Amino acid sequence: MPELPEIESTLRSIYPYVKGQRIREIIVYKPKLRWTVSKNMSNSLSGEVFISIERRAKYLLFHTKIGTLVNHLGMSGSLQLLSKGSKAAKHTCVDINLESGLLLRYTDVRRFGSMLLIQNPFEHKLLKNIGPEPLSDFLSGEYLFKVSRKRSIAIKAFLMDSKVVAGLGNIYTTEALFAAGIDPRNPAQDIPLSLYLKLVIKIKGILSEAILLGGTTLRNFSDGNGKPGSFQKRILIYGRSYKPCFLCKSVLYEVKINQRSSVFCPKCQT
DNA sequence: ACTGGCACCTGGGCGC
DNA sequence: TGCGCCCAGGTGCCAG
Repeated sequence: MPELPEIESTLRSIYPYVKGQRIREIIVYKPKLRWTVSKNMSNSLSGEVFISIERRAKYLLFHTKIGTLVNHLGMSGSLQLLSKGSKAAKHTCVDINLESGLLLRYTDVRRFGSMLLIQNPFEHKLLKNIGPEPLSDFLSGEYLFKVSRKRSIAIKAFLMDSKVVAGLGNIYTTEALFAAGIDPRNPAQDIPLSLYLKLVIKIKGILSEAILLGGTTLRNFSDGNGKPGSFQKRILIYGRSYKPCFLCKSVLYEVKINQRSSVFCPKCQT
């Protein structure tokens, strides 16, 4: 489900209710997630305070004095703020009861996400090799040009590689490549600096707008308050295979790039 | 060092 | 209605 804008929207919606809150109790309903939730995570964290929360790539980091609760929402996860005592549902994975009486619930149908207690998250293998945040100044056209030299993989796969840039998934890479007029199959090394400069402007613009709109809700994403995103109204080509391009009316093509469906306009993207 | 392919898991939608 | 198939917003790991 979620890419960077969805995670960011989740963070912003839960932040005021979770920061500074003491954990009363953590209940793990489904420990078998992408990474098995350790049995003593709930005991270790009971009584601790969430000092701060931040996002890195698609991870949410809940910092406490004794370590960081690292959460990834996988393909189908979401966090919800509920009131104490809300009954667990079929796909409830973890409930975090807060001293305020609110409950932070992690739900994940496909269980591709997880929750881990990690001491030094930025040194952990999951996070230490992640590339620059796309909305920071560390992502620039010059940077992408430089790291794409001698990279023969398709530009789309290159952008979705978290070691290159953080947080870009199938929807937003598809949209950004369309906006920049780049064929997603082109080898990353063949793209000139001028196009990388344009691409980065599009990536930042699309992600920023998506965050303002609360992310994209295709099936069931919602933020911590249960509010769906609305960026799906702005999507120009993702999921529109074989429909007419909004710009030139050509039929949009679909190809698989690294097993991910990739839609593009054969006329607008070269 | 890079690359593509597979794995994990459930559910929705389609054709027959 | 039901079955079997394919698809889905991610990403770590593996062999070549």
